[in-house]
Amino acid sequence: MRRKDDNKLTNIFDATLELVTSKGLSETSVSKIAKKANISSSTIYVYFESKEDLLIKLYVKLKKNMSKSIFDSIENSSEFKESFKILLNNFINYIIENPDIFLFIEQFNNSPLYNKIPQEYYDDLYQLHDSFYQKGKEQNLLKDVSIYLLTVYTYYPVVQLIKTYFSGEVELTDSNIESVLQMSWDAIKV
Amino acid sequence: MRRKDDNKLTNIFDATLELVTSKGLSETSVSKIAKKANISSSTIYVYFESKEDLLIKLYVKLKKNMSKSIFDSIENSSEFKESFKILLNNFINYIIENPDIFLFIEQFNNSPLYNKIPQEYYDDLYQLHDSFYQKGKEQNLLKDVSIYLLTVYTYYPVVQLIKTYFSGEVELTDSNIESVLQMSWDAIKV
Amino acid sequence: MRRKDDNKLTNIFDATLELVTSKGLSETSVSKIAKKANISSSTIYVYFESKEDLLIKLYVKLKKNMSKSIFDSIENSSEFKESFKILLNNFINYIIENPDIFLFIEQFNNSPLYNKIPQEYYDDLYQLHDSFYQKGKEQNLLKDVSIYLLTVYTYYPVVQLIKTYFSGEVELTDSNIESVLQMSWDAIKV
Amino acid sequence: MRRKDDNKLTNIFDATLELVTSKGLSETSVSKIAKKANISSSTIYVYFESKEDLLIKLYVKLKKNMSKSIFDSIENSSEFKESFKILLNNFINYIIENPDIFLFIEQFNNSPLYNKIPQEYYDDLYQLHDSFYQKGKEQNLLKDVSIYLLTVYTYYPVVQLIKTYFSGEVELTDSNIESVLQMSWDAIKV
DNA sequence: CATGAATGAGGATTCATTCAT
DNA sequence: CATGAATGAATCCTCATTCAT
Repeated sequence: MRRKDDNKLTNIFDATLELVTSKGLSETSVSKIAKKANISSSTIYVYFESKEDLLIKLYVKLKKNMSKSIFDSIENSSEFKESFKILLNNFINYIIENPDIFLFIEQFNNSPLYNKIPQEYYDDLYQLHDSFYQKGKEQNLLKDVSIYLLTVYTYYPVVQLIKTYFSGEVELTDSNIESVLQMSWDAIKV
Repeated sequence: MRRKDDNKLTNIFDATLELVTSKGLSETSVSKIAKKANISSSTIYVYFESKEDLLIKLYVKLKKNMSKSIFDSIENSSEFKESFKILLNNFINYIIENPDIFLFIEQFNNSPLYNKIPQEYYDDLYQLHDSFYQKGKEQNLLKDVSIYLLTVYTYYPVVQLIKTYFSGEVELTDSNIESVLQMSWDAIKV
Repeated sequence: MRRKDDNKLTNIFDATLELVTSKGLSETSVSKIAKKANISSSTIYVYFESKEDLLIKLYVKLKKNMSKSIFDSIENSSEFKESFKILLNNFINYIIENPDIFLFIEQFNNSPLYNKIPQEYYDDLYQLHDSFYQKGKEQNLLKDVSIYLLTVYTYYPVVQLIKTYFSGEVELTDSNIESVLQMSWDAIKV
Repeated sequence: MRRKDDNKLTNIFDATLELVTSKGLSETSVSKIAKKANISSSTIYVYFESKEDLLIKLYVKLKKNMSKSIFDSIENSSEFKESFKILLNNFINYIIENPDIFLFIEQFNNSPLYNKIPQEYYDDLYQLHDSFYQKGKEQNLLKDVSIYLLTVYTYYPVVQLIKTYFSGEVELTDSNIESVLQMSWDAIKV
């Protein structure tokens, strides 16, 4: 791959992330992305089939990176409960340190785009999570419900809390975080 | 003067609800609403100051109705845990029986409009919930966390589950629902 | 005439004058006038055939009043040159004391409306001026040019000066005014 | 990329000029301009930032051309009074030969747009005039008033006369013109 | 690979006016 | 006399995308 092209792609992604975060998904147009990336809007169509394609690819890339980063320090040998709390803590920290990425993902999740992600990307998105919870179930530590339900109680309350935190309506104290970790665990544990 | 057509307002609300549900909030334009309601788009501005005003008023109306309906059968005398499960069950049933309303509210919650709701509507939106959880806290049945956090663990996982159910990716069995009621209670109870 | 109706008409005129002055002629809509006058916009059509009709009638009324006021203190017996300077001075003072009226008239003069004034109003607008200059010509004090040309050199430079003064780009000192009186007189005198 | 069609810009300017002249500034919409220029209205936004931008650029271009043309034959060596009369005569001739340009400029001057001209254009608009009158003042031929006042008495009466001529209410004879030249000179000379 | 030019479709909103009461 | 309701036409402008170079 040539260096120059690499930069252009990166610029497009960066500009998109910045715009969606600052102006919102619906205010992010191709021409605004192009202007921020210092390229012609038609150049975007050299790299992506459509605006939708661009947004989906950015989403998948960001979520994949996030998953890898969060699961990175989880060791197979540790106790599951411990791992769970570390995982959720990693998630919280990642979000707080990368608010742009979080806000982009959230906007995407709640847009019609979410249902247009091609199946081929599913593994990238869910595999790490699935196998983690599978392990917990095999050890009979988790309620006998679908993995999906377990992830729902793990992530969504946290996501909501932090969204509210970002909008300034709630504080995010250590005690808050500790509560959340406990509440999520209480929800899913046997 | 011409007599006001009571149906017209209803038609506008209905058309809006239908469009947001089927096409999405960002694809819902004033002219599409007007066309579906069989009126001129300028007529909408007789009833509402702006598109934003229309959407907010519809949201508040729907959410108020939903709250009333959900809390209707909750009796003060019952045991709190029992009331909680009935409440959550009512919520689930209401959503399932009124998918349009649910989908509209969800889209609205996750749009920039949510932060533009005038304060004067806050009571309509939050009062019933707040006083319910307050009662549970006074009986020392709930974790010592903010009411906000309690509602987050009550509603958001359910909301997420049902959204996934509507998108066809998950089934919604009685056992599923029973699990959810239990998980939410486990999350918030002392 | 009923008192109440009188007020309504006055309110419409006042609101129109205020709006044209503050927002400009093109930003003055019937509905804005109605709102400012605290009436329904359809009520305006009880008093006037159209927006155009309203504006023209207001214009004629204002200009007639101005003419009367300016010529009021001119005495037939005085020397013409003296009368001329008093007249021009009256004009300047009237404008400065009634900037709204002046700005309205100027906007009207420079709009397509000006050419739509029905002939029947011409007398109201020009008669006093015409007969004044006629007198000067009869005394052989003025250049042998059309009365129209005389009025042009009398009023328009003054109008321009004061418009620029209102826009803040120029000061309006006594010496300035004295210069203008002299320059206008030099232009038209034999 | 497609090659830029030089004619397109010209077409837009021509269409705008024609419309403002025939229908008036306030009746000149972007879509009408586009239709007359045989392009899509969105194409106009390829060449100009906004309607305002288009009108200002056209105005500056026309006025610059006019200034150049009028001052073209003025020689530094001639007597000032002679130059002045030639200049004013050139102005009159230019206007009569280019009524569209004159009417456009007049409408623009009397619209809110006039106050929105960016400072960077000021030199293009005023420099030639300013330095001309400066010369006259240095020779002590002109009244001791601001240059602004001198230009007011030079141009505005002429402008007014010709506007009335165009509207058909007055004739424009050689003797008329000769009178105007004299009256303007009498107004500004010492 | 890269891009400036070009566009039809559509966006929210305001307009002057008419209508029925 | 007075008016609230209703509207079709029009406003400026942005959109995602395509085209020819």
